Amino acid sequence: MARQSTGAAQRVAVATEALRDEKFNARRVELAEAALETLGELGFARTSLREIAQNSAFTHGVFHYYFSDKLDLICCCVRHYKAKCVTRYDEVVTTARSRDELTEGFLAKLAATLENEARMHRLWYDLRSQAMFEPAFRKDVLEIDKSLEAMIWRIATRYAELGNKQPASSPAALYALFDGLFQSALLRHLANDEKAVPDLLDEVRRLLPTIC
Amino acid sequence: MARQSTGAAQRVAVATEALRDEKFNARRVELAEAALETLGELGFARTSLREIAQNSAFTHGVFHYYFSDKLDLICCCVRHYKAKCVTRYDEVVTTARSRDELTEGFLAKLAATLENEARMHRLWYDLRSQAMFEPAFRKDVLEIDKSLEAMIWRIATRYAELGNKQPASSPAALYALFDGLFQSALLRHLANDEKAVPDLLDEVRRLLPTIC
DNA sequence: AAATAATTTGGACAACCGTCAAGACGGCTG
DNA sequence: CAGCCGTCTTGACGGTTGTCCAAATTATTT
Repeated sequence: MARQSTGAAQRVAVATEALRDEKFNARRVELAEAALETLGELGFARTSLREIAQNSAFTHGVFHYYFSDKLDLICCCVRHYKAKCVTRYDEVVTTARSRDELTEGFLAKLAATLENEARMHRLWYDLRSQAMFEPAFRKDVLEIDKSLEAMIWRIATRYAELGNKQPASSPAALYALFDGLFQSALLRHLANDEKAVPDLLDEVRRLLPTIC
Repeated sequence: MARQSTGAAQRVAVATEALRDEKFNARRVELAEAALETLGELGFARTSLREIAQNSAFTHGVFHYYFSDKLDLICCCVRHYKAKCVTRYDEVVTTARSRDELTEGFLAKLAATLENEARMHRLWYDLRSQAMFEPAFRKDVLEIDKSLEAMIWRIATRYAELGNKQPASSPAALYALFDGLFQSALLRHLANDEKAVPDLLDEVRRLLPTIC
C-alpha cells in the first residue's frame, strides 16, 4: 500500500477534523452562553430546552444537535462560566503590593460579583446541590470546587506573604469558610436584604487578618 | 343579646376548631414524613406528588387536600425535619464536662449524621438553593438557617466556656465555616469518597481550638 | 338513626417535558 | 452543475406533571 499518500491523506483528514471540532466546540459555547441567561433566571429544574431556545436566537432542535442531553448542556454551561470565574481575583493578587491593597481589591471584586452576577452564582449552587442527587454532575462539580478552592488559596497565601506570615488553616477549611459566607450573603442579597453585601464585606475584612 | 351564651358557644367553637386544627396539623406532619422518604431519594425537582404517594400509604389526592401546593408540602417537610435537627447536639452540649468530652461527642454525632442522614441533608441543601430562585421558600429557609447558626453557636460558646475563653469569631462566620465544611463533606460522601468523613473530623478537630 | 360535615379516592384534564426524526437549507467538493 | 455533508428547522410522539373534581367513604353532630 502507498504508505506516504495515506499518511498525507490522514494528516489532512486529521487537520480538517480538528478544524471541525473546533468549530463545533465554539458553537457549543455560543449555545451554552445563550442558555446561561435563562438558566440563571429560572434555575435548573424549571428551565426547559424550549424555554432556553425561546429566550435565544436558536431553535430547540439545535440544542439537541449540539448536546447529547439536558445534563450535558448544563454541565457545559457551568463549566464555561466557572472557567472565567476562577481568574476573577488573579489580577488583584498579582498586582497588590500591600495587605491593604489586596484586601480592598478583593473586597471590591467580591461586592461587584455578588451584585452583578448573582444569577450565575445561584445557578452554580443549584448545580452543586443537584450533584448530590445526580451522579452525572459530580465529576464536574468536584473539579470546579477544587479550582475554586485553589483560587481562594492563592489569595490567602499572597495575603499571608505580604505580612510575612503563613495561612493559619488548610485550603479546604478556608474555602469552606468563604464559600459558606458567600452563599449566605447571596441568599440574603437575592431576598433584597440591603445589608447582605456590607455585612459580608465587614465579616471578610475582620476575618482576613485572623486567618493569616 | 345573651352575651354569656354566645360567649360560651364561642368558647366551644374555638375549642373544637383548635382540636380540628391540631388534628389537621398532625395529619400534615404524617404526610410530610412520608414525603420525606421520596424527596430525600430524588430531590425536589425530580419528585412528583404522584411518586410521593406511590411510595407511601396515601393517595395523591390526599396531599392536595392537606397542602395547597407542592411548595407548601416541601416547606412543611423540611421545616419538620430541621426542627428535630437543631436539637441534635444539645444533649452533648449540656452534659459535656470538658473540652475533650464535648469535642468527641460533637464529632461522633457529626459523623453519624453525615453517614446516616445524608439524604435528608442533601434535601436541605437542595431547598436552600431553590430558595435563591423561588421567593416562596426564602422565609422558611432564612429562618432555618438562623436556627442552625444558633445551634453551632451554642456548641462554640460552650466549648469556649470549658476553656475559659471566648469564641474568636462571629456566629455568622462560624456557621458559614461549619456549613461549608459539612456541605463539601456531604458531596464527597455521596460520591463514595471514603475519606470524606475522616477528613471532615480531622479538619473540625484541628479547627475547634483555633476558633475558641 | 338520620343528617351533616370532613376526609379520601381515583380518574380526567390540559399543559408541558425531553426526545426524536424527516426533511429543508446552504456551502463545499468533485 | 450535481451530489454530498454538516447544519438547522419544524412538528409530532409518548410520557409525566400539577391541578381539579365528583363521587365514595368515614366521622361527627343533631
